[in-house]
Amino acid sequence: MTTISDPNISVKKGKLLDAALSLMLSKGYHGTTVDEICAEAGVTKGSFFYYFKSKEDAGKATLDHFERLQSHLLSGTGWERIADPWEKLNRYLDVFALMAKNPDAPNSCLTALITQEMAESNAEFCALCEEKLAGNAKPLKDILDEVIAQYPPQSPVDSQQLADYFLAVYQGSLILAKARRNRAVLGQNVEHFRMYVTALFHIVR
Amino acid sequence: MTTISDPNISVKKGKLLDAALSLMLSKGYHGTTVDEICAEAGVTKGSFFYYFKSKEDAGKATLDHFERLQSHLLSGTGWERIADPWEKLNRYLDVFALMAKNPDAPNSCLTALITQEMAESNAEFCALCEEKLAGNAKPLKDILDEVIAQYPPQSPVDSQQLADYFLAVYQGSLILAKARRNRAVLGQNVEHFRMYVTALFHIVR
DNA sequence: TCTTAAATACCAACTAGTTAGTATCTTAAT
DNA sequence: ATTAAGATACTAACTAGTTGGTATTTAAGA
Repeated sequence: MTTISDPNISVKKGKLLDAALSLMLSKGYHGTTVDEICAEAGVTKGSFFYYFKSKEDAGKATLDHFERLQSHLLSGTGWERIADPWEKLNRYLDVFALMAKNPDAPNSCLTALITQEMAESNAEFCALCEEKLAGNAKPLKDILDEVIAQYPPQSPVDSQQLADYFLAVYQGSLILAKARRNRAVLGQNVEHFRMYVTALFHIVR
Repeated sequence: MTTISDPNISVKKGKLLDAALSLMLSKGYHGTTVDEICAEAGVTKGSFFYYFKSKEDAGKATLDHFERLQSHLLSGTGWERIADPWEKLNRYLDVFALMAKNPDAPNSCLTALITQEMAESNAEFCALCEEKLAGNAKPLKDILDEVIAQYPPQSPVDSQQLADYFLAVYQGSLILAKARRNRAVLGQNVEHFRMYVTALFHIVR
């Protein structure tokens, strides 16, 4: 899994964030120790606490780091520059379907994992995760709004709700894929969602 | 949240399982300590290790305990006894839609949480979770097979894949609901799935 | 341009508290 | 008297976080 670091931070801090991300994606926040992160990053504990004031602080930075990785995986595939909204929507869904075959794609969503572990016991983490999940749904909502404007559906479509639905589909699929050690379900479920949207807009191909 | 204990176990073991379940649903496996479980159950540590040979052993028993709770929440709603498969399918989906309003329903899936935390680092937990998730999809697959037999769809429908799709929808929705501290999304997403299946079987209501 | 001060980046060793797990005891029922 | 069920009091290893440093880089003045 390649990770993308903010170029304005030091090499070692980048290594710590990469290590924290990889370990937390695999074992969760509580399952990952500061010592393990340091060992994986090849950095001492003193440095860890130089860059992060606490493990919690590092956890939040790791969530931001994960968000950067997500953006990187999403961009560069060119879907943003497609003019026709229906075509754009389909290229956007393709990106997710292809994650099943992309070895660089993480096998979990850190935001979801930390939500599960922390939402009830830590209000700050909960708010941060909620915000990041909302950000995950945003691009699809915008595309759907464009589709609605250009190809008005017969019965009204709630773009926000539909984007949330896709987010749930994808998050749930990641869990199934992890349990099965097989990502095929990711691609399959994206196709089910695609067929649903197609039916909603009564678009026959 | 009410929990259902196997009547063949002692009161204290039942309390330990209830406590472990409630804590792990909220904070995950690694985030829950044996001491916390004992304190919540009003039992000492000696008893904990009398009933469970290790924390891991208790974790597996808690997964079984969670499965019992799931079965209990699903049964007693009477969907099994409905003769018409399409009607049965709809009553089955109702059960899940209504979870959003059921205060007894857990706000997370322990199987999903433990999958996320353990699947990569612990093969036994991984296999157990995979099996339990497959069990979650099974009733819906069976209903879908009945629907297919009685109301043959125009294009073929893969009942297993569709049941997996619903499982993903529900699992993902649980995560969104937890982050938002609002379960409305559970009901909404079940309705989206219901509309999709309706479209697949070309059933007009 | 050379010197120096101050900030930045980093590290090894330590500490105080917590963790899962154990060894030993007590009680109550059979 | 034996055994199942439970309590008490540990311990060894591990945890996050601290301390007190040392290199390295940057910036500014003479």
